[in-house]
Amino acid sequence: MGQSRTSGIRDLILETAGNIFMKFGFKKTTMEDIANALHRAKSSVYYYFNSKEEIYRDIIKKERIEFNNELNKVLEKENKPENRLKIYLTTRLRLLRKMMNYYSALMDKYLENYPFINEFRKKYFSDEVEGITKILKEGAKLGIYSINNFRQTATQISIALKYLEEKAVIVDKINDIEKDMDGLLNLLLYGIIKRKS
Amino acid sequence: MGQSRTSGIRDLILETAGNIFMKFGFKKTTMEDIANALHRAKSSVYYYFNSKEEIYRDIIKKERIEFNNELNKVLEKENKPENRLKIYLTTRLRLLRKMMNYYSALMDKYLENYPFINEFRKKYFSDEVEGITKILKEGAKLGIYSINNFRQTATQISIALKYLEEKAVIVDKINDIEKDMDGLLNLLLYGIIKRKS
DNA sequence: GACTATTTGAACAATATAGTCTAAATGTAT
DNA sequence: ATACATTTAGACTATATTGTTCAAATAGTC
Repeated sequence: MGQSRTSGIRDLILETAGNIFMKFGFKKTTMEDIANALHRAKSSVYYYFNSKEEIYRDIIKKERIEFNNELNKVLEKENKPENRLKIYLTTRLRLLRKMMNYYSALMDKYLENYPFINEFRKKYFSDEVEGITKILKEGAKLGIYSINNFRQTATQISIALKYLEEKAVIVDKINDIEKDMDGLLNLLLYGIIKRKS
Repeated sequence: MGQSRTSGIRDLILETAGNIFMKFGFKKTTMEDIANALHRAKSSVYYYFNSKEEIYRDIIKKERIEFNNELNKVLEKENKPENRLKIYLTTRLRLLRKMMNYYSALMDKYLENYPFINEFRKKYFSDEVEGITKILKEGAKLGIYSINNFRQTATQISIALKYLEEKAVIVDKINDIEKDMDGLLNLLLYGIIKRKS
């Protein structure tokens, strides 16, 4: 197989498939759909990828990487610590919204049964805790946040984010989650930030 | 079966299923999807409808009726003949856009194989020609349109609309169609209306 | 309770799907 | 042209999904 040299096509497949997964979710998207959208035969897709799952994995991986880049770029620009957590969370929630589209497609609670998706969610958990911890520490140094145990707080925030992500996969009413997300954002920020007393 | 008395549930099913069809198209929408959204078992849906196709038919039927009502209401209000055709076409194109969602869902060229959908499109053709003919005649009486054969022109307009509808089902790029629709609207209007000379 | 209207889970045949295989087409280098 | 590598379309199969049915369970009414 020559997947590595002519990787332009690989990327094209990922991008095309990404759009379809985004619209229909993992289950409803068929290899035929992907191939059709590429104006190619199914077997051609299999020349570059071993399975539908692999395509899906790679898309999410790519999405995460792009998200990280974006996040770092945004965070570099903004160095007022009191804004950094807010920016982190806002950006992170934007990713969540995007991911929700991949995961759910309205009612894919079927997805609970695809273990590889859950693995994904776990994998990035510790990275996330690290990132948030760092931000919290910076802020605390400047007396903005009132936190005792940084890692613990970071873990809690991360858990909250994960909880929302889980919920997004299972629950069918998107609106509820959007509300939850905004609520969480406020709660985290104004529950943590020192009140001007 | 008691479908007629408690028809509230029937309507609820139609509405719920309508949203799902709208998002996923006929083929990708499963009875399980519909049932889940209703928080009922699949077999419960069959108490009210005999098949998935029947649900789909009824939704489109309902949509057409609602469209007609809307159209009439709008046309009643507006009685300047020079605006009536424009209003008709604009409203009609809005329906088309909506219908496109039901039909297509990105790549359901599968739908070509479902003959009942084409029957539908035929059925409303003559009604449409009638409606447009009437509007054209009114306008001509007042010297706004330069038309020789009303029914023929009406038929042509109707064919153009149908053509777009067909195209919408087959073609995968929605944007192209939108452009076509706007183009058609202008062409029809300014090709027919007498130029102020 | 008796009777009717709904709802349901389980079962099943028909269909659709992921993934494989092959042979042909296309490119590419000599 | 010849030889070789990449790319593709289409047929095929084992498996999973899905539309539909039905008998039994449940809720609702008299």
